[in-house]
Amino acid sequence: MASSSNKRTRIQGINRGIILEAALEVFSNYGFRGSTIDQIADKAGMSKPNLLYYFPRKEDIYVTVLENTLEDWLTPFRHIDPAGDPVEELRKYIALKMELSAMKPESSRLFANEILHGAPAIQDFLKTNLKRLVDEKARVIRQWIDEGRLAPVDPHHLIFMIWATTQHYADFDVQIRAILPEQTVRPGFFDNATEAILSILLNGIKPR
Amino acid sequence: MASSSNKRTRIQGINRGIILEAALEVFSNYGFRGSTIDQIADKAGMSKPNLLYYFPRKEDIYVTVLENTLEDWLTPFRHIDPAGDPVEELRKYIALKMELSAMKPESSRLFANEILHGAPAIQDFLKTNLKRLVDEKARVIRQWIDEGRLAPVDPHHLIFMIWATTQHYADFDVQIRAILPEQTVRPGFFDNATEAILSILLNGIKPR
DNA sequence: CTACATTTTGACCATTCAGTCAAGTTTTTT
DNA sequence: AAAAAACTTGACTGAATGGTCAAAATGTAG
Repeated sequence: MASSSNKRTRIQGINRGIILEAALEVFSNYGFRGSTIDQIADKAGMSKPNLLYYFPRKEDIYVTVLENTLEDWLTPFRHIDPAGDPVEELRKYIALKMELSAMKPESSRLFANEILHGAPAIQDFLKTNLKRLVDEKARVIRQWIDEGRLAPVDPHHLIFMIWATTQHYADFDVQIRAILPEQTVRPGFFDNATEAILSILLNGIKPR
Repeated sequence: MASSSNKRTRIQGINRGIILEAALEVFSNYGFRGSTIDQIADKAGMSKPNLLYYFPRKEDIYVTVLENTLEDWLTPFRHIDPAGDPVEELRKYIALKMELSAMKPESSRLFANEILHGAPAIQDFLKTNLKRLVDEKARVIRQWIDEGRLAPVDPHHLIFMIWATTQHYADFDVQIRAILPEQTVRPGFFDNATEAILSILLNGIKPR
């Protein structure tokens, strides 16, 4: 969660947490420009000037929330283990990402919105940290392919495909609900979805 | 294109077209709230009051642009032919959608942004027209599966997966460019991407 | 309990921006 | 070529909103 109480006093720790939680909800629904400080302050149960006492500018809140969520997204990716079984590792990763889409759709939407609008706040991050990490995992996948343990597919595009598909269930949630109104409210929905895409993806990359 | 000259006079036909073209560019980059009428008027080369003479409210421009782009997206989907070869039909559809992502990324982004923010302007459309169309095509796919011409996969999730993956190349373009800076500028990039995802998807759904 | 630091807020300011209006200019019709 | 219709725009207005400030309230340390 938005724990992030890396601050001096007790009250600061608490209130920054409350603000960041409120801000995630608001920003992910309305985007940066579409959200107002008043909205966030309302949701956080404090006055606007009080909120600005903790985060002097709107952008500061936004960037902090965004940074907090980035780690969530990267962690499962980092855990792909070069020493594990390729299909099993990817199955685990895809399932974890789907779970994340189910549990934290706001984070996914916040991120999607940021990218969609040109990633003004995280360009650098994408070009350095993320690129490095992706390239590293792409090498792992390539290695697996070279060993004949996966079908020959472009590793980068495979990664994009996994991201696209799993995040779709958070980002396009409204569309999915419109098309499958009964199914989406039933309990096992996300498990079925995970099942379905695992079936296609894993069969698509098993060695042939 | 944004032809849409279903209007009385010559000048109206021309100017509405110019405005809609400018608006697509602006809205897809900055979202509804993030875009200003002045920006659109500037890009369209006319004064703000003049623009408002053609579209009395900001929302009118937005809705019109959105409706125009929706048709683009649905057309290839409608063309999936129940009488054709399943794998071939899906290959064609995927390739067409990728082409669309390459040629009209703004349309894709506009749509993605609308959905991401809860689809306020097209809820009804999603729940009626789109749902009907998707259910129809899902039945076609189910039929193919029953005939043993495709692997048994949930048709709806297969469709979502195709949408997610193909639109990802338009919507997350910035991220892809950050991760593959050299490749993306090379000529054959989109063909390679299409190749890669076709390979995974089609192998994932071929009968086994 | 007192002095000091931290937190909170009502009132306010400046800017941005959707939308109006009345007066001008151009195009079309007759 | 005159009249009518359609088009164009500079100058506004009012509401929303990011951010400031000074003073009040609360918490904390000695």
